[in-house]
Amino acid sequence: MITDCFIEIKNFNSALTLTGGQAFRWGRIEKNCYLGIVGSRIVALHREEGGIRLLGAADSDTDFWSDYFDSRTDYEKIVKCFSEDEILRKACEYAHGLRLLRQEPFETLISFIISQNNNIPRITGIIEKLCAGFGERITKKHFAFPTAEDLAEADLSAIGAGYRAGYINDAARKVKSGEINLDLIYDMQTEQARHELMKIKGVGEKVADCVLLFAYGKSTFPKDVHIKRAVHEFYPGGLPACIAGFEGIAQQYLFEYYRNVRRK
DNA sequence: ACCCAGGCGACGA
DNA sequence: TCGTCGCATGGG
Repeated sequence: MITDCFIEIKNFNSALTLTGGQAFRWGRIEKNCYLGIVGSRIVALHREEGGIRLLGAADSDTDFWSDYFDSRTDYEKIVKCFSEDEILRKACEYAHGLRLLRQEPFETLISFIISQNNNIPRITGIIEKLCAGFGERITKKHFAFPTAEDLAEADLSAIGAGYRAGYINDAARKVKSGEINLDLIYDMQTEQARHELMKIKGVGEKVADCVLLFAYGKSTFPKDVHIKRAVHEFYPGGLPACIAGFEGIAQQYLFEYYRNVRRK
């Protein structure tokens, strides 16, 4: 039964959470309304008092969305811990309401393979073409993210992914064959999980860390070009101890803060 | 024309 | 194990 569901979340920042570069399949329809495709689900997200409403969600999917938005994590508490560091306090103030999502591992893996040496608008465009070309059609205009089976032998020359096309094929083949079992990574220690993902061609430490953070909820600190600059400028002596256990969330706040405020 | 983008693999020392 | 370099593509 398609109706809608409400997820209770305090201070949800839609723009930063949905279009800030951790997910690539959300787009703004109008003020306070975003259209998102997650796997083969498609919903319109409306910001409401005390939470978010997902129009078009199956009423049996409340648990799925609650998990996707990681609704049980108390960001107020984490932000309060971060605030003992002056830079992080400013970053949290700027990016108030930014949250980490729990995305599907294969989709996250492919998305961040595409992200390497690339920029967010282009990543989004390439993923759009990937889905339109190889994903299952779910409405007249919208497509699910392709499966490993869809991509293993796909000719990706038309999606504009450049040299990353072969990496996508390699990842899809390894997942399809079972050489890499993405389900097993949930229960691995971070170090072993990273090593496992790095068996895929085109997956280095940064891409692996993004997958571990954005799909598996493991607290990595992905070191992309922006965050390297931010750390070099803000924390030449090392990261503050208050981020312990929540490195990934700190990374995301610093990423947004540095990219949008500090560096302009 | 250049530089850059949520990097990585190949290669040489 | 550590630098360095080329890599496809498109926007500024």
